[in-house]
Amino acid sequence: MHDESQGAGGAMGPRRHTAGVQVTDATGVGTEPGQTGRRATIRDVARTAGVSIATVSLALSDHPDVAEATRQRVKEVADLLGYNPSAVGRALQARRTNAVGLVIPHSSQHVFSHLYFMEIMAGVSEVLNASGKTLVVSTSPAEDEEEAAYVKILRSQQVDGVIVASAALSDDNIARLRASGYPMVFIGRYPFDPTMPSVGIDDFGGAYQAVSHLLAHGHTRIAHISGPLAHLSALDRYEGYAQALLEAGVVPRPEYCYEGDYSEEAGQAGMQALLALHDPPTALFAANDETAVGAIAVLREAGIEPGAAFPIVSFDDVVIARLITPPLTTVRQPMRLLGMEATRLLLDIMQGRAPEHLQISLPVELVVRRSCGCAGSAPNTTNMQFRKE
Amino acid sequence: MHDESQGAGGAMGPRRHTAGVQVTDATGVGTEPGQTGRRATIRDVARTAGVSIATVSLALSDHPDVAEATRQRVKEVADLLGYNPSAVGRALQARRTNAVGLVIPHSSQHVFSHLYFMEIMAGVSEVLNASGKTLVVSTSPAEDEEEAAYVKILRSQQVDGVIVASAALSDDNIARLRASGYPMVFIGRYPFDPTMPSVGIDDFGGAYQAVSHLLAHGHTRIAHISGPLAHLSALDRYEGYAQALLEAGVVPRPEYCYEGDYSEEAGQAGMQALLALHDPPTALFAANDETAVGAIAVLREAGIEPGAAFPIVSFDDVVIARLITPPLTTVRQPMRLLGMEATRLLLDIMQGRAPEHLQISLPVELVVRRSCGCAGSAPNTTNMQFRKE
DNA sequence: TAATCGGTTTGAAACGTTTTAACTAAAACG
DNA sequence: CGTTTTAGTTAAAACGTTTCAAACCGATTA
Repeated sequence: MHDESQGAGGAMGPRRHTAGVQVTDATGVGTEPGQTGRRATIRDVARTAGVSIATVSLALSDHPDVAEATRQRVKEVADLLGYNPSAVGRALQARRTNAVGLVIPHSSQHVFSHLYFMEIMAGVSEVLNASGKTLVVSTSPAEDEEEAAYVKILRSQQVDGVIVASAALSDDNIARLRASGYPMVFIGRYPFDPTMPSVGIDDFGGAYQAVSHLLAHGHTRIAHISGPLAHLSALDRYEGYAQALLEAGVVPRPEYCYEGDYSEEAGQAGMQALLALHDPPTALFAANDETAVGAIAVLREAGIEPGAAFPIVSFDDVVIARLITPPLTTVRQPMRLLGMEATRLLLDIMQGRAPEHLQISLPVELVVRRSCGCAGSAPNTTNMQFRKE
Repeated sequence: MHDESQGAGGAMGPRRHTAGVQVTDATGVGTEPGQTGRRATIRDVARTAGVSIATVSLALSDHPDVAEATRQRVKEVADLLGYNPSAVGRALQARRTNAVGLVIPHSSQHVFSHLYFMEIMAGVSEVLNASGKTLVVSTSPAEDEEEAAYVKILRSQQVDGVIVASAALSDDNIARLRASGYPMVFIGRYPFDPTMPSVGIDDFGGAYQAVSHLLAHGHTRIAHISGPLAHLSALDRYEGYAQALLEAGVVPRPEYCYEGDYSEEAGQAGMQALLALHDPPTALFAANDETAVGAIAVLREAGIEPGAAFPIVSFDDVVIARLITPPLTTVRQPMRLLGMEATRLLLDIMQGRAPEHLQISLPVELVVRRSCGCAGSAPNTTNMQFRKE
């Protein structure tokens, strides 16, 4: 770690590195372009090298037809002039932009579950980078605007394909998008069209597992604060919850179900409502970690310590899950992987090679910590996880 | 009247454009384009409406010259054909893309401080959306690659300007970028070039404040786990720390300073090292919240409860700061605002109207919670913050 | 000598826009 | 009835690239 010569001491002093900008004038040339004038175009290179623009193009792409000597010269000149092919020119001629759009729902204000989307994006970005594509992020501002922002982006061909990170079922922009024949991948489950390329997780199964765990703890008065039920992930979790109860012979009570929106605030409001019941629940399945966080705060305020006294299980396993007290027992979904797989799928589709499986479902896993009342791993730690770089 | 000399077609010379297209049959066309075939272009609209492409362009942009009737007709046809101007075509002709790049350092693997950058991005995205621009995110994969990804993006003119969210001082790509004359804004402080547009915070002052708080608690053996000192934010915080000590008559001890990298792991490693000293510190200033989190875990493992028994103050105030136990006393920086201001500044610059202040510094604020040993607000809560939508 | 040939190079078309200057009717003017 | 104005429309150029098909050239072959 001390590798840096920078070493606090030396570099600490007033800034070195001089002030100037002074980018290499050595080569002569009229410079690092852009400085004042136009950028160098392929024509400039052609003129300077004394060949045609066709030759320049060919040479730079190492086409076998062009003579070695010429190739050399062209490349030198290109370097000298600081020539970089214009992505726009290319895009126009190739009729594709080499960019991929990632659509994140809702206003950027309330991108629900920041952490969730951050992980998704990291995955997307990683794969995209590896294949030299550009990432365009579009947080569609108003879900119901006549033409969602992302539809425009796509229609105007700013991207070659799009990943929709989450959307309400009711959002028929996504149906339109699909109908338009554009390459797209949906993150989540899309029930309306079985041919829709998608990568998701087993929300139902995860929820089922979570609630089963609570049942195993001996509880039957189990409440649920859900996500927005207009979103399938929320609906599936809800149904997994109900199913688990039913199979255990417990009939789900409507008053134990509170519809939230995956936010901490919803967790608070929901928990307050639940505690106000004259026959309050004794355990909670929260639709996601943020919701659980809200619920926990309210619980404490009411003098109830979450954990053995009031078990909570949630969903997602974002970073706060293991840091909060008590650490959350939660259904982990591989968010980053979700992003990566979605991107891979999209790239496949864009390249015309249709993969055999257009619908991918990634496994989830119940991570048992302490919020459910289990002893939890290493009671004294917050379940540290060292990650190797 | 609409017979419209396909004479134009004839005059067009050799290429005939042949039958090729024929999107339209008399009825006005088959549909949501793209379905199977090409997208509608401005030519299709022109042909169908019986006018020239120039007229279409003018009509669609509500140019006053074009007759009302014509405008109507053109717009109808455009609608009918589902025409959307190609962003690429536009970009080529206008010589700008209407997109802005956001550069995030390091591999997407280890985007340090996910939470920090997520907030920045949210701010950037918000302002960009409002002004109809597109956001291109570039996580430069290898900091030291010959040509960082973002330099390429810029050179190839995929974006009109760029926001560099953080970069090592040593990274001279940013100097090159600046020198190239491209519109750019640096997030953070950039000491080498006083004319560099930048928006940052007072890292030094924040750190000074934080450490002063610890001193006020009566501690003098105060350690610091820093960020990567190659980054100015980390260096400034370090210096703020040292300065506060000095002014209090405490001479900073080198063995109390551990260079980390803003990660939780660094917090762990650092704290372990510090505890191993034969004369260990009694309080900690952590360079950011994640680092504090790591330190806390190690402290607990060693049987020391962070808080009154071992005060910790950190920096940033990301979401985990108020959720962890104990809630962190930390220097809040307005991350989202940082993103917003940076974007505004960039847009100004891109539009040629140079704002009077090219360097903006946003205020920080010490948020006192419990990790420093103070009673903290409402001891029983985690300092909830309701946000209005 | 003419035709063929392989290795190189290049002109020109195409991609989809916007914009400017020029053109055309028709209307207004003298 | 000519001329000027005006309103509306359009041809053409430009933006920067890639990719064909054609052209070129010196050398070999018929």
